[in-house]
Amino acid sequence: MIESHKKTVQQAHNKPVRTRFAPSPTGPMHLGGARTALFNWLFARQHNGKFILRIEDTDIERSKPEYERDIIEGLKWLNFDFDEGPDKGGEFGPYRQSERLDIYETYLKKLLDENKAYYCFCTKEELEGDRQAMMSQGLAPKYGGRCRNLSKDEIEKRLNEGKNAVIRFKILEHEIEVHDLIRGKIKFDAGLIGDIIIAKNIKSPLFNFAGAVDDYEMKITHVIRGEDHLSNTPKQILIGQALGFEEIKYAHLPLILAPDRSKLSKRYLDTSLNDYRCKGYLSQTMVNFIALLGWHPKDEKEILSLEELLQEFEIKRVQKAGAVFNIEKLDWLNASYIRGMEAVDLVKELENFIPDEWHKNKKLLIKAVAIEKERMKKLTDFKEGADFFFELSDYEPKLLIWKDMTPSAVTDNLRLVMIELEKIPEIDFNRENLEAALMFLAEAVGKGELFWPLRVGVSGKQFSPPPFEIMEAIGKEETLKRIDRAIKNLS
RNA sequence: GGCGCAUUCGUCUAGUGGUCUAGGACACGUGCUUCUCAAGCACGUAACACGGGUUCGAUUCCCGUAUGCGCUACCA
Repeated sequence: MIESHKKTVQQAHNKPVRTRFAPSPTGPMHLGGARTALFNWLFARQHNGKFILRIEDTDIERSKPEYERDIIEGLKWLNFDFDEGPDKGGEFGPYRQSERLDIYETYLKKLLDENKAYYCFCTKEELEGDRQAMMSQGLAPKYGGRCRNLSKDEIEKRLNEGKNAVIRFKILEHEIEVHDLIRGKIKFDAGLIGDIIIAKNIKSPLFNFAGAVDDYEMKITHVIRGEDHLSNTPKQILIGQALGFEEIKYAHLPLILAPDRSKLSKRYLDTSLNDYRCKGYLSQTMVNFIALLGWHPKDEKEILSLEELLQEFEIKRVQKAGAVFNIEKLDWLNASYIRGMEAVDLVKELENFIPDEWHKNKKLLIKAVAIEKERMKKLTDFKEGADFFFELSDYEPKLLIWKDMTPSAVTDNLRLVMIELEKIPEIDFNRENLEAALMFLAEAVGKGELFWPLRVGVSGKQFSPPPFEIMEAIGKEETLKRIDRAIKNLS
Protein backbone atom coordinates (compact mmCIF):
# COMPACT_ATOMS: atom_id res chain seq x y z
CA MET A 1 0.00 0.00 0.00
CA ILE A 2 2.66 2.44 1.07
CA GLU A 3 5.02 0.92 -1.46
CA SER A 4 2.66 1.57 -4.31
CA HIS A 5 1.96 5.09 -3.14
CA LYS A 6 5.67 5.67 -2.94
CA LYS A 7 6.09 4.57 -6.51
CA THR A 8 3.35 6.84 -7.78
CA VAL A 9 4.93 9.90 -6.28
CA GLN A 10 8.38 9.06 -7.57
CA GLN A 11 7.12 8.33 -11.04
CA ALA A 12 5.16 11.53 -11.17
CA HIS A 13 8.32 13.52 -10.64
CA ASN A 14 10.78 11.13 -12.00
CA LYS A 15 13.17 12.37 -9.39
CA PRO A 16 13.76 11.70 -5.74
CA VAL A 17 11.56 13.42 -3.23
CA ARG A 18 13.21 16.26 -1.36
CA THR A 19 11.41 18.25 1.30
CA ARG A 20 12.67 21.05 3.46
CA PHE A 21 11.98 22.68 6.76
CA ALA A 22 12.89 26.34 6.36
CA PRO A 23 12.46 28.23 9.60
CA SER A 24 13.61 31.75 10.32
CA PRO A 25 15.75 31.85 13.40
CA THR A 26 13.85 34.82 14.78
CA GLY A 27 12.44 32.99 17.76
CA PRO A 28 12.51 29.63 19.49
CA MET A 29 11.11 26.58 17.69
CA HIS A 30 7.37 27.02 17.58
CA LEU A 31 4.78 24.26 17.88
CA GLY A 32 3.59 25.06 14.39
CA GLY A 33 7.14 24.80 13.15
CA ALA A 34 7.54 21.47 14.87
CA ARG A 35 4.49 20.15 13.09
CA THR A 36 5.64 21.50 9.74
CA ALA A 37 8.95 19.77 10.33
CA LEU A 38 7.18 16.53 11.26
CA PHE A 39 5.05 16.43 8.12
CA ASN A 40 8.02 17.26 5.93
CA TRP A 41 10.09 14.62 7.64
CA LEU A 42 7.36 12.00 7.36
CA PHE A 43 6.78 12.77 3.71
CA ALA A 44 10.46 12.54 2.85
CA ARG A 45 11.03 9.35 4.82
CA GLN A 46 7.93 7.70 3.38
CA HIS A 47 9.16 8.28 -0.13
CA ASN A 48 12.76 7.38 0.47
CA GLY A 49 13.55 11.01 -0.05
CA LYS A 50 15.67 13.59 1.68
CA PHE A 51 14.69 15.99 4.41
CA ILE A 52 16.59 19.25 4.37
CA LEU A 53 16.97 21.94 6.99
CA ARG A 54 17.43 25.42 5.60
CA ILE A 55 17.85 28.42 7.84
CA GLU A 56 16.12 31.47 6.42
CA ASP A 57 18.12 34.20 8.05
CA THR A 58 17.92 36.91 5.43
CA ASP A 59 16.52 39.22 8.07
CA ILE A 60 19.78 39.93 9.84
CA GLU A 61 18.12 42.22 12.34
CA ARG A 62 15.86 39.58 13.80
CA SER A 63 17.84 36.40 13.19
CA LYS A 64 19.84 35.09 16.14
CA PRO A 65 22.24 32.16 16.37
CA GLU A 66 20.68 30.98 19.63
CA TYR A 67 17.36 30.51 17.88
CA GLU A 68 19.01 28.44 15.19
CA ARG A 69 20.46 26.32 17.96
CA ASP A 70 17.05 26.01 19.58
CA ILE A 71 15.54 24.84 16.30
CA ILE A 72 18.21 22.23 15.71
CA GLU A 73 17.98 21.11 19.31
CA GLY A 74 14.21 20.80 18.92
CA LEU A 75 14.50 18.68 15.78
CA LYS A 76 16.97 16.44 17.55
CA TRP A 77 14.69 16.04 20.55
CA LEU A 78 11.80 15.07 18.32
CA ASN A 79 14.03 12.66 16.38
CA PHE A 80 13.48 14.33 13.02
CA ASP A 81 16.90 13.71 11.55
CA PHE A 82 17.76 15.84 8.56
CA ASP A 83 19.96 14.74 5.69
CA GLU A 84 21.32 18.12 4.74
CA GLY A 85 21.55 21.32 6.70
CA PRO A 86 23.82 23.91 8.30
CA ASP A 87 26.94 22.44 9.90
CA LYS A 88 25.91 19.03 8.64
CA GLY A 89 26.47 20.03 5.02
CA GLY A 90 25.25 18.40 1.83
CA GLU A 91 25.44 18.60 -1.92
CA PHE A 92 23.44 21.80 -2.23
CA GLY A 93 24.83 23.92 0.55
CA PRO A 94 25.38 26.21 2.17
CA TYR A 95 22.13 25.87 4.06
CA ARG A 96 21.99 29.25 5.69
CA GLN A 97 20.59 31.92 3.42
CA SER A 98 23.00 34.46 4.84
CA GLU A 99 25.78 32.34 3.32
CA ARG A 100 24.18 32.17 -0.11
CA LEU A 101 24.18 35.83 -1.04
CA ASP A 102 26.31 35.26 -4.17
CA ILE A 103 23.74 32.82 -5.51
CA TYR A 104 20.91 35.28 -5.06
CA GLU A 105 22.96 38.04 -6.59
CA THR A 106 23.45 36.01 -9.75
CA TYR A 107 19.74 35.44 -10.13
CA LEU A 108 18.94 39.01 -9.24
CA LYS A 109 21.26 40.23 -12.00
CA LYS A 110 19.69 37.81 -14.43
CA LEU A 111 16.24 39.16 -13.66
CA LEU A 112 17.49 42.74 -13.93
CA ASP A 113 19.26 42.04 -17.24
CA GLU A 114 16.17 40.41 -18.69
CA ASN A 115 14.07 43.34 -17.58
CA LYS A 116 11.97 41.07 -15.38
CA ALA A 117 12.94 43.09 -12.34
CA TYR A 118 13.89 46.72 -11.89
CA TYR A 119 15.30 49.21 -9.44
CA CYS A 120 12.76 51.20 -7.52
CA PHE A 121 13.62 54.49 -5.88
CA CYS A 122 10.32 55.26 -4.25
CA THR A 123 10.57 56.36 -0.66
CA LYS A 124 8.65 54.71 2.14
CA GLU A 125 6.61 57.85 2.54
CA GLU A 126 5.59 57.83 -1.12
CA LEU A 127 4.67 54.19 -0.89
CA GLU A 128 2.62 54.71 2.25
CA GLY A 129 0.74 57.54 0.58
CA ASP A 130 0.00 55.37 -2.44
CA ARG A 131 -1.26 52.60 -0.25
CA GLN A 132 -3.60 54.87 1.67
CA ALA A 133 -4.95 56.33 -1.55
CA MET A 134 -5.70 52.93 -3.02
CA MET A 135 -7.27 51.62 0.15
CA SER A 136 -9.54 54.61 0.41
CA GLN A 137 -10.74 53.87 -3.11
CA GLY A 138 -11.48 50.31 -2.09
CA LEU A 139 -8.74 48.93 -4.29
CA ALA A 140 -6.18 46.28 -3.51
CA PRO A 141 -3.16 48.18 -2.28
CA LYS A 142 -0.39 47.40 -4.69
CA TYR A 143 2.62 49.15 -6.09
CA GLY A 144 1.58 51.69 -8.70
CA GLY A 145 4.62 51.24 -10.94
CA ARG A 146 6.21 54.65 -10.67
CA CYS A 147 9.70 53.26 -11.26
CA ARG A 148 8.69 50.45 -13.55
CA ASN A 149 9.65 52.11 -16.79
CA LEU A 150 12.54 54.30 -15.79
CA SER A 151 15.13 54.68 -18.56
CA LYS A 152 18.50 53.01 -18.26
CA ASP A 153 20.20 56.34 -18.02
CA GLU A 154 17.90 57.56 -15.33
CA ILE A 155 18.48 54.45 -13.27
CA GLU A 156 22.21 54.74 -13.79
CA LYS A 157 22.14 58.36 -12.76
CA ARG A 158 20.18 57.80 -9.59
CA LEU A 159 22.28 54.79 -8.64
CA ASN A 160 25.42 56.84 -9.10
CA GLU A 161 23.95 59.56 -6.95
CA GLY A 162 23.79 56.94 -4.24
CA LYS A 163 20.02 56.97 -4.05
CA ASN A 164 18.54 54.13 -2.11
CA ALA A 165 17.05 51.53 -4.45
CA VAL A 166 15.19 48.30 -3.84
CA ILE A 167 14.65 45.68 -6.50
CA ARG A 168 11.15 44.95 -7.64
CA PHE A 169 9.92 41.96 -9.56
CA LYS A 170 7.51 42.58 -12.42
CA ILE A 171 4.29 40.77 -11.84
CA LEU A 172 2.57 40.11 -15.15
CA GLU A 173 -1.18 40.41 -14.99
CA HIS A 174 -2.75 37.06 -15.46
CA GLU A 175 -4.47 34.37 -13.52
CA ILE A 176 -2.29 31.93 -11.71
CA GLU A 177 -3.21 28.54 -10.35
CA VAL A 178 -1.66 26.84 -7.38
CA HIS A 179 -2.06 23.09 -7.12
CA ASP A 180 -2.10 22.22 -3.48
CA LEU A 181 -1.79 18.62 -2.34
CA ILE A 182 -4.25 19.29 0.47
CA ARG A 183 -6.56 21.94 -0.95
CA GLY A 184 -6.66 21.24 -4.65
CA LYS A 185 -6.66 24.09 -7.17
CA ILE A 186 -6.50 27.63 -5.89
CA LYS A 187 -6.73 30.57 -8.26
CA PHE A 188 -5.11 33.94 -7.79
CA ASP A 189 -5.32 37.05 -9.88
CA ALA A 190 -1.73 38.20 -10.35
CA GLY A 191 -3.01 41.60 -11.40
CA LEU A 192 -3.93 42.26 -7.80
CA ILE A 193 -0.48 41.58 -6.46
CA GLY A 194 1.59 44.38 -7.91
CA ASP A 195 5.34 44.43 -8.38
CA ILE A 196 6.80 43.04 -5.21
CA ILE A 197 10.13 43.91 -3.67
CA ILE A 198 12.43 40.93 -3.91
CA ALA A 199 15.59 42.51 -2.55
CA LYS A 200 16.54 45.48 -0.44
CA ASN A 201 19.59 45.74 -2.65
CA ILE A 202 21.67 43.43 -4.78
CA LYS A 203 23.22 41.86 -1.68
CA SER A 204 20.09 41.63 0.46
CA PRO A 205 17.40 39.38 -0.98
CA LEU A 206 14.00 39.06 0.63
CA PHE A 207 12.00 36.04 1.67
CA ASN A 208 9.85 35.37 -1.40
CA PHE A 209 12.79 35.58 -3.75
CA ALA A 210 15.43 33.81 -1.68
CA GLY A 211 13.07 30.96 -0.91
CA ALA A 212 12.11 30.46 -4.54
CA VAL A 213 15.75 30.40 -5.60
CA ASP A 214 16.73 27.99 -2.85
CA ASP A 215 13.89 25.59 -3.45
CA TYR A 216 15.09 25.34 -7.03
CA GLU A 217 18.79 25.24 -6.25
CA MET A 218 18.28 22.63 -3.56
CA LYS A 219 16.10 20.58 -5.87
CA ILE A 220 13.15 20.65 -3.51
CA THR A 221 10.22 18.69 -4.93
CA HIS A 222 7.57 19.32 -2.28
CA VAL A 223 7.04 22.44 -0.25
CA ILE A 224 5.04 21.58 2.85
CA ARG A 225 4.42 24.59 5.08
CA GLY A 226 1.85 26.53 7.06
CA GLU A 227 -1.27 28.02 5.56
CA ASP A 228 0.07 31.47 6.33
CA HIS A 229 2.23 31.03 3.24
CA LEU A 230 -0.62 30.29 0.90
CA SER A 231 -0.86 33.89 -0.31
CA ASN A 232 2.89 33.96 -0.92
CA THR A 233 2.77 30.97 -3.19
CA PRO A 234 1.70 32.73 -6.41
CA LYS A 235 4.52 35.24 -5.95
CA GLN A 236 7.05 32.49 -5.56
CA ILE A 237 5.69 30.58 -8.52
CA LEU A 238 5.88 33.71 -10.67
CA ILE A 239 9.48 34.28 -9.66
CA GLY A 240 10.23 30.67 -10.46
CA GLN A 241 8.60 30.96 -13.86
CA ALA A 242 10.57 34.09 -14.68
CA LEU A 243 13.76 32.25 -13.86
CA GLY A 244 12.76 29.14 -15.76
CA PHE A 245 12.52 26.93 -12.68
CA GLU A 246 10.65 23.67 -12.71
CA GLU A 247 7.34 23.45 -10.92
CA ILE A 248 7.21 22.40 -7.31
CA LYS A 249 4.37 20.66 -5.51
CA TYR A 250 2.83 22.53 -2.61
CA ALA A 251 0.93 21.49 0.47
CA HIS A 252 -0.36 24.07 2.92
CA LEU A 253 -1.03 22.90 6.43
CA PRO A 254 -3.85 24.35 8.52
CA LEU A 255 -2.75 26.60 11.36
CA ILE A 256 -2.58 25.65 15.00
CA LEU A 257 -4.96 27.87 16.94
CA ALA A 258 -5.32 29.14 20.50
CA PRO A 259 -8.46 28.16 22.49
CA ASP A 260 -10.31 31.23 21.19
CA ARG A 261 -9.44 30.23 17.62
CA SER A 262 -7.02 33.08 17.20
CA LYS A 263 -3.46 32.51 16.14
CA LEU A 264 -1.55 30.60 18.79
CA SER A 265 0.13 33.15 21.01
CA LYS A 266 1.81 33.48 24.36
CA ARG A 267 -1.31 35.08 25.70
CA TYR A 268 -3.04 31.76 26.17
CA LEU A 269 -0.39 29.13 26.29
CA ASP A 270 3.19 28.31 25.62
CA THR A 271 4.02 28.35 21.97
CA SER A 272 7.56 27.11 21.86
CA LEU A 273 8.49 23.49 21.79
CA ASN A 274 11.05 23.95 24.48
CA ASP A 275 8.44 25.25 26.90
CA TYR A 276 6.69 21.92 26.65
CA ARG A 277 9.88 19.99 27.05
CA CYS A 278 10.66 21.95 30.20
CA LYS A 279 7.18 21.43 31.52
CA GLY A 280 7.65 17.69 31.43
CA TYR A 281 6.12 16.51 28.21
CA LEU A 282 7.83 13.63 26.45
CA SER A 283 9.17 13.84 22.95
CA GLN A 284 6.87 11.07 21.75
CA THR A 285 3.89 12.86 23.29
CA MET A 286 4.64 16.02 21.37
CA VAL A 287 5.18 14.18 18.11
CA ASN A 288 1.98 12.19 18.50
CA PHE A 289 -0.08 15.15 19.58
CA ILE A 290 1.18 17.50 16.93
CA ALA A 291 0.52 14.89 14.25
CA LEU A 292 -3.10 14.70 15.36
CA LEU A 293 -3.52 18.45 15.02
CA GLY A 294 -4.86 18.58 11.51
CA TRP A 295 -4.36 14.98 10.59
CA HIS A 296 -6.01 11.70 11.51
CA PRO A 297 -5.28 8.09 10.61
CA LYS A 298 -7.79 5.99 8.72
CA ASP A 299 -8.71 3.94 11.75
CA GLU A 300 -9.59 5.26 15.16
CA LYS A 301 -6.16 4.82 16.60
CA GLU A 302 -4.93 7.83 18.53
CA ILE A 303 -1.69 6.69 20.09
CA LEU A 304 0.94 6.45 17.41
CA SER A 305 4.70 6.28 17.62
CA LEU A 306 6.91 7.97 15.06
CA GLU A 307 7.31 4.59 13.34
CA GLU A 308 3.57 4.12 13.22
CA LEU A 309 3.10 7.61 11.88
CA LEU A 310 5.55 6.73 9.17
CA GLN A 311 3.31 3.83 8.21
CA GLU A 312 0.02 5.65 8.48
CA PHE A 313 0.62 9.21 7.43
CA GLU A 314 -1.03 10.41 4.26
CA ILE A 315 -0.80 14.02 3.20
CA LYS A 316 -4.21 13.77 1.56
CA ARG A 317 -5.80 13.17 4.93
CA VAL A 318 -4.54 16.44 6.32
CA GLN A 319 -7.36 18.70 7.48
CA LYS A 320 -8.09 22.01 5.79
CA ALA A 321 -9.36 23.95 8.79
CA GLY A 322 -7.27 25.26 11.67
CA ALA A 323 -6.97 23.15 14.80
CA VAL A 324 -7.23 24.38 18.37
CA PHE A 325 -4.45 23.25 20.64
CA ASN A 326 -6.14 21.33 23.45
CA ILE A 327 -3.87 21.12 26.45
CA GLU A 328 -6.11 18.63 28.28
CA LYS A 329 -5.76 16.07 25.57
CA LEU A 330 -2.03 16.69 25.51
CA ASP A 331 -1.92 15.92 29.24
CA TRP A 332 -3.90 12.75 28.74
CA LEU A 333 -1.57 11.62 25.98
CA ASN A 334 1.49 12.38 28.04
CA ALA A 335 0.07 10.50 31.02
CA SER A 336 -0.66 7.59 28.76
CA TYR A 337 2.92 7.50 27.48
CA ILE A 338 4.35 7.86 30.97
CA ARG A 339 2.24 4.98 32.26
CA GLY A 340 3.36 2.83 29.37
CA MET A 341 7.06 3.37 29.99
CA GLU A 342 9.40 1.10 31.92
CA ALA A 343 10.44 2.66 35.23
CA VAL A 344 14.14 2.53 34.33
CA ASP A 345 13.54 4.44 31.13
CA LEU A 346 11.38 6.94 32.88
CA VAL A 347 14.13 7.55 35.42
CA LYS A 348 16.35 8.69 32.56
CA GLU A 349 13.70 11.12 31.37
CA LEU A 350 13.34 12.41 34.92
CA GLU A 351 17.05 13.25 35.16
CA ASN A 352 16.59 17.00 35.09
CA PHE A 353 13.28 17.12 36.84
CA ILE A 354 14.25 15.91 40.31
CA PRO A 355 16.72 16.85 43.05
CA ASP A 356 20.18 15.32 42.74
CA GLU A 357 19.87 13.52 46.07
CA TRP A 358 17.08 11.38 44.75
CA HIS A 359 19.47 9.88 42.26
CA LYS A 360 21.71 8.60 45.03
CA ASN A 361 19.29 5.86 45.98
CA LYS A 362 18.68 4.37 42.53
CA LYS A 363 16.80 1.36 43.84
CA LEU A 364 14.32 3.49 45.73
CA LEU A 365 14.05 5.91 42.82
CA ILE A 366 13.12 3.18 40.39
CA LYS A 367 10.53 1.78 42.79
CA ALA A 368 9.07 5.21 43.39
CA VAL A 369 8.89 5.87 39.67
CA ALA A 370 7.23 2.52 39.02
CA ILE A 371 4.55 3.43 41.53
CA GLU A 372 4.13 7.11 40.72
CA LYS A 373 4.07 6.80 36.95
CA GLU A 374 0.50 5.56 37.24
CA ARG A 375 -0.63 8.98 38.38
CA MET A 376 1.74 11.36 36.63
CA LYS A 377 0.63 13.61 33.82
CA LYS A 378 3.93 15.34 33.36
CA LEU A 379 7.50 14.65 34.35
CA THR A 380 7.31 17.62 36.68
CA ASP A 381 4.58 15.89 38.70
CA PHE A 382 7.05 13.41 40.12
CA LYS A 383 8.93 15.95 42.18
CA GLU A 384 5.82 17.00 44.08
CA GLY A 385 4.07 13.68 44.20
CA ALA A 386 6.92 11.40 45.14
CA ASP A 387 8.93 13.42 47.62
CA PHE A 388 7.75 11.31 50.54
CA PHE A 389 9.55 8.27 49.22
CA PHE A 390 12.81 10.02 49.91
CA GLU A 391 11.93 12.10 52.91
CA LEU A 392 8.76 12.35 54.91
CA SER A 393 7.98 15.96 55.58
CA ASP A 394 5.80 17.23 58.41
CA TYR A 395 2.10 16.80 58.00
CA GLU A 396 -1.03 17.71 59.89
CA PRO A 397 -1.65 14.97 62.56
CA LYS A 398 -5.39 15.37 61.98
CA LEU A 399 -4.84 13.93 58.54
CA LEU A 400 -4.21 10.54 60.13
CA ILE A 401 -7.76 10.31 61.37
CA TRP A 402 -10.19 8.31 59.30
CA LYS A 403 -13.69 9.77 59.29
CA ASP A 404 -14.95 10.17 62.88
CA MET A 405 -12.47 7.91 64.61
CA THR A 406 -10.90 9.10 67.84
CA PRO A 407 -7.15 9.73 67.90
CA SER A 408 -6.65 6.95 70.42
CA ALA A 409 -8.51 4.46 68.21
CA VAL A 410 -6.25 5.42 65.34
CA THR A 411 -3.20 5.00 67.55
CA ASP A 412 -4.43 1.57 68.62
CA ASN A 413 -4.79 0.48 65.01
CA LEU A 414 -1.34 1.71 64.11
CA ARG A 415 0.10 -0.22 67.05
CA LEU A 416 -1.60 -3.37 65.81
CA VAL A 417 -0.10 -2.78 62.38
CA MET A 418 3.36 -2.41 63.87
CA ILE A 419 3.05 -5.67 65.73
CA GLU A 420 2.12 -7.47 62.53
CA LEU A 421 4.86 -5.83 60.49
CA GLU A 422 7.53 -6.66 63.05
CA LYS A 423 6.85 -10.31 62.34
CA ILE A 424 7.70 -10.02 58.63
CA PRO A 425 11.38 -10.49 57.85
CA GLU A 426 13.05 -7.69 55.92
CA ILE A 427 13.52 -9.93 52.90
CA ASP A 428 9.82 -10.76 52.65
CA PHE A 429 8.73 -7.16 53.03
CA ASN A 430 6.85 -6.95 49.74
CA ARG A 431 3.35 -5.84 48.89
CA GLU A 432 1.86 -9.32 48.63
CA ASN A 433 3.11 -10.39 52.05
CA LEU A 434 2.20 -7.09 53.59
CA GLU A 435 -1.29 -7.26 52.24
CA ALA A 436 -1.68 -10.85 53.37
CA ALA A 437 -0.41 -9.99 56.83
CA LEU A 438 -2.73 -7.06 57.31
CA MET A 439 -5.88 -8.29 55.65
CA PHE A 440 -7.27 -10.21 58.57
CA LEU A 441 -6.56 -7.23 60.80
CA ALA A 442 -8.42 -5.00 58.41
CA GLU A 443 -11.38 -7.28 58.46
CA ALA A 444 -11.45 -7.01 62.21
CA VAL A 445 -11.11 -3.23 62.62
CA GLY A 446 -12.30 -2.07 59.20
CA LYS A 447 -10.35 -1.32 56.06
CA GLY A 448 -10.64 2.44 56.17
CA GLU A 449 -9.97 2.45 59.87
CA LEU A 450 -6.73 0.57 59.32
CA PHE A 451 -5.43 1.54 55.91
CA TRP A 452 -6.15 5.24 55.90
CA PRO A 453 -4.02 6.04 58.98
CA LEU A 454 -1.35 3.64 57.79
CA ARG A 455 -1.20 5.20 54.33
CA VAL A 456 -1.09 8.73 55.67
CA GLY A 457 1.49 7.64 58.23
CA VAL A 458 3.88 6.38 55.58
CA SER A 459 3.18 9.04 52.97
CA GLY A 460 2.19 12.12 54.92
CA LYS A 461 -0.30 12.85 52.19
CA GLN A 462 -4.03 13.01 51.73
CA PHE A 463 -3.69 11.47 48.29
CA SER A 464 -1.08 8.87 47.56
CA PRO A 465 -0.50 5.39 46.20
CA PRO A 466 -1.74 2.44 48.29
CA PRO A 467 0.16 1.77 51.56
CA PHE A 468 1.51 -1.64 50.57
CA GLU A 469 3.31 -0.25 47.55
CA ILE A 470 4.84 2.53 49.59
CA MET A 471 5.93 0.22 52.39
CA GLU A 472 7.60 -2.16 50.01
CA ALA A 473 9.45 0.71 48.35
CA ILE A 474 10.76 2.35 51.52
CA GLY A 475 11.45 -0.93 53.33
CA LYS A 476 10.74 -2.34 56.77
CA GLU A 477 12.92 -0.10 58.88
CA GLU A 478 11.70 3.15 57.39
CA THR A 479 8.10 1.94 57.49
CA LEU A 480 8.23 1.19 61.21
CA LYS A 481 9.94 4.50 61.86
CA ARG A 482 7.18 6.37 60.06
CA ILE A 483 4.39 4.54 61.83
CA ASP A 484 6.03 5.26 65.12
CA ARG A 485 6.25 8.88 64.14
CA ALA A 486 2.54 8.86 63.27
CA ILE A 487 1.70 7.47 66.70
CA LYS A 488 3.78 10.16 68.36
CA ASN A 489 2.15 12.81 66.16
CA LEU A 490 -1.24 11.80 67.46
CA SER A 491 -0.38 12.06 71.13
C1' G B 1 -11.13 47.56 2.36
C1' G B 2 -9.05 43.75 -1.35
C1' C B 3 -7.58 38.75 -2.21
C1' G B 4 -7.25 33.80 -0.41
C1' C B 5 -8.54 29.75 2.90
C1' A B 6 -11.86 27.52 6.13
C1' U B 7 -16.70 26.03 8.89
C1' U B 8 -19.35 18.06 11.95
C1' C B 9 -20.20 17.44 19.74
C1' G B 10 -16.75 22.53 24.31
C1' U B 11 -11.95 20.53 21.74
C1' C B 12 -9.24 17.00 18.16
C1' U B 13 -11.74 14.44 14.52
C1' A B 14 -14.51 9.87 11.45
C1' G B 15 -17.87 9.71 7.67
C1' U B 16 -21.26 9.63 3.41
C1' G B 17 -25.95 11.83 -1.97
C1' G B 18 -30.10 7.31 1.02
C1' U B 19 -26.33 2.50 5.58
C1' C B 20 -26.74 8.94 10.08
C1' U B 21 -31.24 7.19 15.36
C1' A B 22 -23.97 11.07 12.57
C1' G B 23 -18.88 7.07 14.90
C1' G B 24 -14.16 7.54 18.01
C1' A B 25 -10.92 10.33 21.43
C1' C B 26 -10.10 14.31 25.23
C1' A B 27 -12.94 16.97 28.70
C1' C B 28 -17.48 16.66 31.56
C1' G B 29 -21.47 13.81 34.39
C1' U B 30 -23.26 9.12 36.77
C1' G B 31 -22.22 4.36 38.51
C1' C B 32 -18.90 0.10 39.54
C1' U B 33 -14.15 -0.90 41.83
C1' U B 34 -11.98 1.16 46.22
C1' C B 35 -8.55 3.24 52.72
C1' U B 36 -7.37 8.17 49.45
C1' C B 37 -5.60 9.58 44.70
C1' A B 38 -4.75 7.65 39.97
C1' A B 39 -5.88 3.92 36.62
C1' G B 40 -9.60 0.64 34.77
C1' C B 41 -14.66 -0.71 33.43
C1' A B 42 -19.93 0.53 32.28
C1' C B 43 -23.35 4.15 31.03
C1' G B 44 -24.64 9.18 29.79
C1' U B 45 -24.85 14.66 28.03
C1' A B 46 -23.20 16.90 23.54
C1' A B 47 -22.29 18.53 16.65
C1' C B 48 -23.34 18.44 10.48
C1' A B 49 -22.93 27.63 11.02
C1' C B 50 -27.24 29.93 8.34
C1' G B 51 -30.21 30.73 3.77
C1' G B 52 -31.21 29.31 -1.05
C1' G B 53 -30.79 25.88 -4.96
C1' U B 54 -29.64 20.79 -7.61
C1' U B 55 -31.98 16.03 -6.46
C1' C B 56 -37.01 11.33 -5.40
C1' G B 57 -33.55 12.38 -1.26
C1' A B 58 -28.48 16.49 1.14
C1' U B 59 -24.45 16.71 6.71
C1' U B 60 -22.35 15.13 1.96
C1' C B 61 -22.78 18.76 -4.63
C1' C B 62 -23.48 24.28 -6.21
C1' C B 63 -24.37 29.51 -4.97
C1' G B 64 -24.88 33.22 -1.40
C1' U B 65 -24.64 35.10 3.86
C1' A B 66 -22.35 35.01 8.44
C1' U B 67 -18.24 34.01 11.30
C1' G B 68 -13.11 32.88 11.93
C1' C B 69 -8.22 32.86 10.15
C1' G B 70 -4.19 34.16 6.77
C1' C B 71 -1.83 37.54 3.34
C1' U B 72 -2.03 42.55 1.86
C1' A B 73 6.25 45.07 4.94
C1' C B 74 12.56 47.49 2.18
C1' C B 75 9.42 40.41 8.25
C1' A B 76 9.33 35.40 7.30
